[in-house]
Amino acid sequence: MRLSTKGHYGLKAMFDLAQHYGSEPIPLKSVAERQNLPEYYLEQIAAVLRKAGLVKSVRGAQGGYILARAPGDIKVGDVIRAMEGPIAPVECVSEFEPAECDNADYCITRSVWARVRDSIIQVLDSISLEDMCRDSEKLRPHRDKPEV
Amino acid sequence: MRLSTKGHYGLKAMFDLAQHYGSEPIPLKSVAERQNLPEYYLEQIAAVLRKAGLVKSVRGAQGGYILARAPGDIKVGDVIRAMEGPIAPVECVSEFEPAECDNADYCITRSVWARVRDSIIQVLDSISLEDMCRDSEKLRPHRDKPEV
DNA sequence: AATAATCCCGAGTATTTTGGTCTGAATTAT
DNA sequence: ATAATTCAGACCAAAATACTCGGGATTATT
Repeated sequence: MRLSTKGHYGLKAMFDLAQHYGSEPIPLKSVAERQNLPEYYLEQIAAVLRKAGLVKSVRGAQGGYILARAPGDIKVGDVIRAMEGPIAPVECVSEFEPAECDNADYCITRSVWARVRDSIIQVLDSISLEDMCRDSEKLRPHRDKPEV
Repeated sequence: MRLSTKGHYGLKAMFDLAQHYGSEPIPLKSVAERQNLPEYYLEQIAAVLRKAGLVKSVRGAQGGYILARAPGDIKVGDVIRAMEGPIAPVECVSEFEPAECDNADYCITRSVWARVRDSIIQVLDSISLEDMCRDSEKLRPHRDKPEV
């Protein structure tokens, strides 16, 4: 019942970009440093996010990544689906393309997993990156200057 | 975000035993056949369930397994925890022994995963094997016996 | 024009996990 | 004695995981 690091790191990266939304492109290197993620690995993750249309890239010096949409328009579920595929505790209740199952109609364990899936989806799709940024502001200890 | 087959098969096996609760011990072979599970693999799964105190075994001919408690006293969450370990989408929000995290207090992604974890736990711990048996009765197509 | 900072692509890889199978021993009803 | 079981543990192939790395393409800056 574990998320892979792709989903884990992917969300951290997206959260980082959300916190910088509106400014210049953010290079992966700085994302990796702030979020404490392996830089080279993050490149792969960014590629997935870009192909999913969640971020845009700017190549060359002073380049980097920016969110493709406003933080309020990107849900945690979007990020996780991009990184991990359809949400499904077991294949036979996958959101999309549920695997065939001999006796799906009468399989009770299946209905249990469907309930788990729905409850996960409900949480993931109810939280936007903007929500996360807002919560972050509340939690962050007060300081004189914004940390860099 | 997937369950391994251990959890998946484990729940199927427990459900099967719940449906036979009160009768003689059920040999794994018949569980494997009814639930369409690999028999040898099921042996391993049964060993875990036994060590977790969820089933009791009877050795020898006419032996097999029986639930260690009434179906109403065993929650899906008990089975999944036995088979998959503590429920945790990411380690740092594990139910038990949460992994240390540098900035746990201010990590927002962490709080997202905590919410996911709680929602999963809520579902898993609200469904007992008895509930599953009851639902199964409702779903099962009518046969020669009158409905209950 | 040169340089450096970036993204981009794909290969390589070590380790772990997964999902089993199989052998053989111990136990017990028949 | 036999057959049906659980039980313990070794063994294994394939896939997934979590990366690293090399080198090319692009672009701002100098």
